[in-house]
Formats: sequence, structure tokens, C-alpha cells
Amino acid sequence: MPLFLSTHVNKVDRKARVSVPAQFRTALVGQSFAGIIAFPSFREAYQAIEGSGVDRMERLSASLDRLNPFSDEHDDFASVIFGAAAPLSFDGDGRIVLPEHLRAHAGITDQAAFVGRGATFQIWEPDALSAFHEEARRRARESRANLRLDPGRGPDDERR
Amino acid sequence: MPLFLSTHVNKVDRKARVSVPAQFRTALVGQSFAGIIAFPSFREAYQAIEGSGVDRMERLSASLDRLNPFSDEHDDFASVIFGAAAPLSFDGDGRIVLPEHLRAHAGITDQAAFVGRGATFQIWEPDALSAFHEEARRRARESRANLRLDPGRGPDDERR
DNA sequence: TTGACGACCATGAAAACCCATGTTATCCCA
DNA sequence: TGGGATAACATGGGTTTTCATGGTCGTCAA
Repeated sequence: MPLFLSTHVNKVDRKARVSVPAQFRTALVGQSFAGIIAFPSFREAYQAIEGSGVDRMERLSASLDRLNPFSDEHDDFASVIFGAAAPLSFDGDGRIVLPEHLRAHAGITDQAAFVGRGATFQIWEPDALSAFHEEARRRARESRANLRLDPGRGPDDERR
Repeated sequence: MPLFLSTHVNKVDRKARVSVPAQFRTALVGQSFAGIIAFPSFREAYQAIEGSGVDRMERLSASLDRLNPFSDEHDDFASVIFGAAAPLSFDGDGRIVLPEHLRAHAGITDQAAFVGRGATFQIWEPDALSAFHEEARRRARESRANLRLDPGRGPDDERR
């Protein structure tokens, strides 16, 4: 299982290519597809791109398919995730091209920040990322304050 | 097992031919039939065309047969699916011909959107797709909670 | 004959591939 | 430990290949 750590900011050239951080690439060796799977995160709070290796997608697909192939339950989900997901293969130098709809979603123009998240990673427009970090820090401070009043909560709890 | 991802909009020419996206075709190499199986989706919510490789149809048939071979339920299901399913073979350039009854069902005239759904895909009239997609996105956000990745879980996996 | 269908060919646009370069990090040896 | 050599990596540009799309010709059947 791959492990994605730390943040790397790379340049997006005029052909919309970006180098995937070497660390991330080595985390992905041995997967059945030499590249990444990317799809727009559908959170309200921010517009980033979610990324992972194919293996994770295959597991996801298999889970959905096995449960009940024709149920309404996962119908929306399948369309939204798989329909918007793009397999982005590495070129000889470990770069991918970011499709227009993904760049638009994340507001990416000439730089992209790869943010490790453990089993997955995200791709951000650098300024949006720092703004988000700022917010996160602020919220973290607040919840630390709340901690005194409400001992059940920690900085992590609002994430899920 | 094939993995169908992203959305491709292709033209339907006056002979009702459409290119099946190259990505989808490569996902299907090695199957016992060089083409796709298509049948009208029997959902209330929308009229699209369901598509997959033969292998999946064979598996579907096998599991139906194994579970409850002589039930009425199975009977209805079998006639609806297999009766309306059409094997559409690729021509030399990877195109298929969309039969009239399928085009009518989905309202397809001069464009067809292939939407990846993991183990299967759908074929839509582009405008109908965007209408549905908007709704689906909204609903998916709300019910994100109850999805779980089957094998190899990590701390992140239950989120989406 | 007409109309549907399959095989084959042509073409423009877009994507994948290959090579070159500067820069940074890493290694090795004095 | 310093400093030069070397390898790894991010980045830019050009070139070839793939792909979607349109068309024509021939065949078989209604």
C-alpha cells in the first residue's frame, strides 16, 4: 500500500504537464497502471483534486460491483466518482497532463501543489492551499479552546 | 477486470456509428467478444444505455442462474436484461453502430457521452447527462457517509 | 433497386513519446 | 570534512503516433 507524505509544489507548463513528485511515483511502483487516478473532490469546503493509484480505484469498483450491481444506493456515487475520474499516465519523465476540467475545478493555472494524505493525495492551487491551511489552523485553535468546555472533541473530529 | 473511468463525448455519424473511447477499448482487450454489450437501463430516474463487456454479462447470467434459477424475479430480470441486450461489435477502427431502439431510449441523435462507472459504463445523450450529473453530485455529497472500501482498509478509506 | 451493413482508406487534431538542459541533491574521495 | 564528481529530478521543446471522424466501395437481403 502506497504512502504519500509531505507537500511538493511543481510547475504546470503550457501543455498542462506537471511532474508528479518522485516520492509519490516510487510509492506507486508495481501498480497495474503506470500513472495516477484523479477526480474532483466533491466537498463543499474546498475545491481540490483527489489522487491515488489505480489499485485503490479497482478496489472501490469491486466493492460497489459486488454489493449490488443494480441498486440505487450506489448509483449516484458511481457516476460522480468514476464518471469524473481520469486516468493520467506518466510520460517517460514521470509527468502527467492535467485535463482542463480538473484544472478548472481546482483553479490551477501555472503551479500545482501535491499534498500527501497517507493512502491518497490531493492536488491544489498553491494559494488556495495556504488559505485552507490558514483556516484549518484557525479552526484548530478554536477547537482547542473548546476542548476545555467540551472534553469529547479534538482537532480531528470535524474532519470526517 | 476492466475499469471504466471518466466521460467521453463522441459524435454519432449519419450511419449511427460512434467511436468507443480508446480507453474503454483497451479495458476490454482479451475478452471473448470484440465489442460491447448494450441494453436500455431500466431505471425510473433516467433513460440511459448500460454497457459492459461480454464477460460481465456471462458472470451476471451465471450468478442469476446459481442464486435462484426458477424464481419469477429471476425470470423478469432475465427477460428485461438479456432480451433487450445487444452485442455491438467493433469495426476496424473501434466503432460500434447504435441500434435505433437504444438511441430512441436514450434520446441520442448526433452525440453520445460514454460515462465510466467502474466495472461498467453508460451511454447518454449529453444534455440529459449534465442534468442528471448535477443532481447526482448533490445527492452523493449528502450520502457520502455509508460507503466502505472492502479489502485493505486504511484510516482514510471510509470517508468518500 | 434500395437500404442496411461490413470492410477499408484518408485526414486533421490531439495525445504520447523522445531528447536536451539546468538545477538540486547525493555520493565519494582526498 | 570539504569539495568536486555524479546521479536524480524538474522542466522545456520538438516529433511521431494514436485516435476520432468522415467517406467510399462492395455485399447481402428484403
